[in-house]
Amino acid sequence: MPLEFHIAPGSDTPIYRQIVDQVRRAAATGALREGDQLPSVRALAEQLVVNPNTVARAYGDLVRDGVAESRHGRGLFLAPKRRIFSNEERRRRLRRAAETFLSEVAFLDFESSEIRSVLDETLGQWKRPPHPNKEAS
Amino acid sequence: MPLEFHIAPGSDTPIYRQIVDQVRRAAATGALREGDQLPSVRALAEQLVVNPNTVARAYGDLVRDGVAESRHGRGLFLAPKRRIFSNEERRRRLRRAAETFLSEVAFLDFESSEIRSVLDETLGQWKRPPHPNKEAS
Amino acid sequence: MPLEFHIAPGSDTPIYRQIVDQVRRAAATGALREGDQLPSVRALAEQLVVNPNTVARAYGDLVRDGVAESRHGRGLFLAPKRRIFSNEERRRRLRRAAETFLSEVAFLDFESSEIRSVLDETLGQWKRPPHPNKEAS
Amino acid sequence: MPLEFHIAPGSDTPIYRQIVDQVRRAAATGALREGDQLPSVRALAEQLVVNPNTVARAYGDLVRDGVAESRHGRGLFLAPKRRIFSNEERRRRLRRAAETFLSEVAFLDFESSEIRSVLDETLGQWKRPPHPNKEAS
DNA sequence: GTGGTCTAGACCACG
DNA sequence: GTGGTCTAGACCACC
Repeated sequence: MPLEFHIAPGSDTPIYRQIVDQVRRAAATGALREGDQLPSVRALAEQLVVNPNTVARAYGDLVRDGVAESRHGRGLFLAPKRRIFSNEERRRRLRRAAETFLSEVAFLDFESSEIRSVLDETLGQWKRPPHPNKEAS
Repeated sequence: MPLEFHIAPGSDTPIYRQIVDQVRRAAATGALREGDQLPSVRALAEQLVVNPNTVARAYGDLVRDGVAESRHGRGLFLAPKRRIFSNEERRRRLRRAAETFLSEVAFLDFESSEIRSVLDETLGQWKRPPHPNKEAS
Repeated sequence: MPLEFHIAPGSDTPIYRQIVDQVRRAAATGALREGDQLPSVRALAEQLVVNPNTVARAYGDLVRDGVAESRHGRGLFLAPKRRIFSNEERRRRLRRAAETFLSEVAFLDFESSEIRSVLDETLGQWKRPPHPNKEAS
Repeated sequence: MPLEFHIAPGSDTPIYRQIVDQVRRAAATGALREGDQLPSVRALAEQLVVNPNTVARAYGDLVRDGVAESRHGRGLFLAPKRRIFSNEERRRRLRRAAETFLSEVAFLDFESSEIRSVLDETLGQWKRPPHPNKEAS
């Protein structure tokens, strides 16, 4: 069981995006490594109780973005890690996302400390230790 | 020059949402204060080269969220700050926003500490003392 | 026949509001229950001989008020009952509605007791035990 | 001072309507009696800090509905009380208004007792004793 | 002048 | 198929 996918059907982020994000996150944290195989479209669709087209769409995006590559007839595999963005670009994107996040939240009138603590909570769910039986890349 | 609106037409966040966010941000930072008048629907639509209905949509959302209120025939004004939502709902929205934020950022492979520090940085720009100088109106 | 919508086109309350009210009423009386699907925008628009945008407007309001939630690509469903608004806001809205009600009725020159008794009568039709029999779904 | 007008600028009921309602209510409760003179358009507009057109519009409606009549050159006077509606019609209208009221309030999830108490509160503000120095008609 | 509602018809994202 | 967004242009109520 190389990865545990899970989707939130009630979320406002589309399902295909949730799949893409989870693969990318797994690649970033090391839970998935270069050459690891992804579940087949059919298998994943069945597991998530989701339309196969949705999974196919997500996989298509991953291939298009160079995160995964298909080896014909054998399935989809994680591509070698490429840093697509410069460090500057990464930070720029992070800052922009933080801006958007706060503009969402500002009018809810939370204390800064509350925002931080909820973020840390959520962070705890995202950041999992990389595969325990393999050293991190 | 009470407020400078600007929109990114090609963005993935809809135009009406960009308008809403800018008003909310202005209200949060104090650039816009209780009782201040917003530009008229037609004026802002012309300025942004956007359909008036799009602006009207944004304004309607602001009214529904209690950020602004319309005085009939006279225009839209920034409403007094009220707690519209229950604590439960506020936290629900905060959590949802945090998840969206992190899902956008996760694959950039930042350390948690980096994310926190950028957030704190941005937080500093948002939170400022309420009503530092009241010379308006 | 899950729900019978009907609108009065000549009424002073806008069409989209009539739709919203009927859904809310159905939710209050139990005619519509958590998880029940609402007719599609296009279907309801056709049934009511109304522009789809008008129905979409109503549905948008229902989502914003937490009465319904949209599952992308699948439709609109009645949301689990949540307390969206703060107690302050709830009372504010109740008071506003009461004032509107009485201002419509005051010039009819009823005794307070008569108004109360008619209200109680109507109240009896609205409040009923939550989920008396769950055979749906 | 035959009547104390007051308007709520932030209300969702238009100003002209608030004026109309107050005159009709005063006529219903006996605070204003047949032949009593209403303040001039200019005077009332000034008192309420309102556009004279708005007052004129309200007065026009009152005349059109037979509640007041203008004696040319002398001003506006309360017309003799006429029951425009049959008792059945009055009750029908009361019931309809109660329905609308509750459809507004239902999803706020109040106890019946709370609704009653807020209504009584509001009722207390509306129903004032008729002119103390004159016996009721 | 202001905002509010409605229609018509288009295009997109999602499943 | 679903809902979401945007444009165009109309009409209304209010001030």
